[in-house]
Amino acid sequence: MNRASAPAVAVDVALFTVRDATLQVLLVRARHGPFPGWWALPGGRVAESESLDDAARRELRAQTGVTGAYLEQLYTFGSPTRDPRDRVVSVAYVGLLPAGPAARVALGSGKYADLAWTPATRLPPLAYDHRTVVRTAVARLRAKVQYTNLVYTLLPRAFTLGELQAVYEAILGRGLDRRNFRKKVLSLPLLQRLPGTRRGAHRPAALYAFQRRRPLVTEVL
Amino acid sequence: MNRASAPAVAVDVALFTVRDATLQVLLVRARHGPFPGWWALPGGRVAESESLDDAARRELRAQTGVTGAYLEQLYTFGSPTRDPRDRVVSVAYVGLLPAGPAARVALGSGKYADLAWTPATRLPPLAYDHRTVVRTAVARLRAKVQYTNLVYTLLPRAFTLGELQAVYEAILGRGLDRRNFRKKVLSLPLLQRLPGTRRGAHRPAALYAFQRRRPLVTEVL
DNA sequence: TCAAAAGTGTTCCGAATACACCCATGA
DNA sequence: TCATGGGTGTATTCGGAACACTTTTGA
Repeated sequence: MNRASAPAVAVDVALFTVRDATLQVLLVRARHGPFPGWWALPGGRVAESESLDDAARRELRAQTGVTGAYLEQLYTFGSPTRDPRDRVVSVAYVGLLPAGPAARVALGSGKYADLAWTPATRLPPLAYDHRTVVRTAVARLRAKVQYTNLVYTLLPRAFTLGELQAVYEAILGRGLDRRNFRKKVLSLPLLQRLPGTRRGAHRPAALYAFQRRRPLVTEVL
Repeated sequence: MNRASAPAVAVDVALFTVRDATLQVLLVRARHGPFPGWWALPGGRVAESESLDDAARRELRAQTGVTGAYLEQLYTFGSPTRDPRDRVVSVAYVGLLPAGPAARVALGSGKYADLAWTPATRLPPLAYDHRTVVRTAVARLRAKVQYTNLVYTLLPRAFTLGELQAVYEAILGRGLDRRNFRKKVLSLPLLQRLPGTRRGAHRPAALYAFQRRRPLVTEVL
């Protein structure tokens, strides 16, 4: 036990992406600290002169190489026993990233080693209270995609309605009726049709983009 | 400027009640600190061995005498400049209290002096970023009363439908149709009829109680 | 020609809204 | 008797849910 006279402040980031029709979190393997070798969320101490958002962004980049993710503060975890050594209050963040090249992250350069995208519902044992953090983050995400345009953070600029629906289904954990889904999203002032089509193994699909790639509280789904 | 080498952790509580058909926040007048004489939210530093919830409860009691309020973590404010002297990260809480005797609070015993219930939309200048905290708290409250049974925290054990509606109207800031309101709340498994009636200046009103006085996510309004 | 995803409309049901009159009481 | 809040029902509208078949392409 090595307690300071007051709690320290840290940030942790639960960074999600949707790949293979599955909601996945980015985990890092801890090198040092009270849980060496365990999987954990990227995160670390907040410096004296930076904001919490800046700290989250900096730690995410330092440990995973990820930049440009959408970040949103989630909840602050402050149980006196969540870190078995020191008293650390952790401000948790939800991060969202499209499954494209940005999600094929660089290797860590901080005190963590390996990285892994892991299905958010099939977590290995995690350090600290990070299992709770991930579960809280998933709950927030599920709630929030239903009344905001937040999914734009998980998709590339151009996408098909099938891809959009797959993202919703992965987050909500249930299938959606395709006709109702299309009717709904096309009835909202959310998307714009793009000129081309995506030609895959089968019938080409129309391409869409979000009208605005920034947080909005519209009614969705 | 007197910065520690790492941010300190504090809690602040925006405690609400509904009185006179108005949503009101409890403010305390700061005695010391960087804003002497300004109105502020009750709050203070988190001790080494207590949880954040415990700290919020303790500070609220120490500065206002209030006990037994419902408390819920709101958001963590961590701008490096929010306290002009020290770097303090503040975990803000929403508190809710019925307008009864519990809201006629004792005088403060900490570093704050006078107390005042103030309409949440007519705030005086507040210390730190407490204006933002109150606005964020009101937004959360407005959203959350619509899909939870949270209003039970603002009402005594027994109440009339008129009183219940008045609480909703004060929080939402708009009038509700009485017939539709009654139809809705009575259609949900939310309330139970109590035997007596409330006899006031006019026709006696039926008394109701919440079926469960604990947080639930029902659909409401 | 076949497998696989894209694309498209209608019906039904439940909830939300709008809306007006009588009732019981104390002053 | 009157002022005040309590109590009640119906018609309309809107959105959500259920549901099946045809089209286009590459393999």
